[in-house]
Amino acid sequence: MAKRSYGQYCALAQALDVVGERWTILIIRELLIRPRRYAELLQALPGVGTNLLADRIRQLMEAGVVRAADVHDRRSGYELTTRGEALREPVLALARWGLETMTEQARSGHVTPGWAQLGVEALIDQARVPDVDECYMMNVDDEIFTIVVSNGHARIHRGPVDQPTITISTDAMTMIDIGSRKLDPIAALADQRVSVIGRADAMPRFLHLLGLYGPSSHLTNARQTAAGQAGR
Amino acid sequence: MAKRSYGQYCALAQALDVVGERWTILIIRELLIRPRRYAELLQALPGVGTNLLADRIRQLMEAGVVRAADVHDRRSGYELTTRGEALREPVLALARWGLETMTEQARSGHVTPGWAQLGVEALIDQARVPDVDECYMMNVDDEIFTIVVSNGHARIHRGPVDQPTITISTDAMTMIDIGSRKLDPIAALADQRVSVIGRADAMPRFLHLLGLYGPSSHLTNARQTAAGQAGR
DNA sequence: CTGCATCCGCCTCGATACTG
DNA sequence: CAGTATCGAGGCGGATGCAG
Repeated sequence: MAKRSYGQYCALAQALDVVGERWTILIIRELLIRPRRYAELLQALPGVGTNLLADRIRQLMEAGVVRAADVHDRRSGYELTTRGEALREPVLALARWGLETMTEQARSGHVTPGWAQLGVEALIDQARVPDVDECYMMNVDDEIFTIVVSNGHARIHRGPVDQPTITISTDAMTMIDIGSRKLDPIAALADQRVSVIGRADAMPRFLHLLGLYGPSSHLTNARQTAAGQAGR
Repeated sequence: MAKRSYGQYCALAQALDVVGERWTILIIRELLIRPRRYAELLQALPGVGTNLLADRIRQLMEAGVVRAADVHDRRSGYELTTRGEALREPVLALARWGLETMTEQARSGHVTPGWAQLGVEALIDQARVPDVDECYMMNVDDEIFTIVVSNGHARIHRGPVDQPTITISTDAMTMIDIGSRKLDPIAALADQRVSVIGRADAMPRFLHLLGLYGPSSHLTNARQTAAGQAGR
């Protein structure tokens, strides 16, 4: 029962003593997407084993990374603490690295819309934010999240907005195919694997924000072309 | 022998399939510091087990993260590939998170100068780079590395420079104490745990670069106070 | 029915011994 | 020096049981 430790006075080893064991970071991934109940975590993590999940949650709570919280009505659930939320950057950085590792055979694995959302979030490049205020609503397998661009900064949040500049609908696997550069977004549109509603000129800006389109940054400087419109 | 996999079509899970097993990220940490020979890795990772180390190295080579290389004279050794070097950001992000987790009792663990170097690198904040070109040479337990500030950008590299603005000498544990904010750098100077040679006015700029000093950013704007000096 | 705890087979881990 | 071979202990994964 004594927790295994690397026994090193090193920031990285200390971090791994907390989140380095099997399944732990994937539990945190799920809670980075949204708070969850125990059964939801079990479902999102096929193969985890009920005892192991309970153990991990307990360790994360003791480490101050996760706390109990009300999810849905008044059932028991879990959410990240401030300290756990601080893992978003490290986790997104790892996911960004992993996007380049996605093998073709991995496509036979499990997929959820939340993972596509996290992949999009990992791709957002604050150095490529367009000079217009607008927002891109995404409907991935009927789970909705939105990227809001305002004042030169891009943010992502769950749920819809009233007046999205464009609404992009697709499925999780397609979105991950695109994010991992195995599928060209324009080809995906042509194949009807992705549909877009709204101002068509926002699409290249959206793709450029994710680093998926445009060798140069000339699209981001088209400040005048689409100014003063809906956006939230 | 079949590698265990999470079986998820998710960038994070894919990354963890490659670097998520026990010891793997710590091996990468060592290679991020510098190329190593097999025996050096064994020594830097107490408790790893020779077979496991060989297994992990083999897996990392198959994944294209590590390759064999000449280290020192003409002995066999290992270094990161370009793909492995791309793990620097995720690993530093995790270390940055871990710096806040360092417990007092962790100080009984093993320490090496390389880990202190990585801690310093994790703390470097490109938004706090001073407006002067200078460089800070660090001597940690007789291992030397240097932070070079030029053109508004800070870089770190192993080894000395000819004309450091300041030279900071200390031991690894003290440096990690400071980086994890358990020890005030000024107090460490007073206690002789750290010694500084060179232009004393560079010290607050150095500490501010690491986010260890100064509540505001007024030090970074002191462009005139220390312009046009050595610093290579 | 959800949220776990218990039990069990297996595989990974970690230590030691051994070989090219 | 750079690993391979071996083996006990324990973490992991799956099935089942039970309490709120």
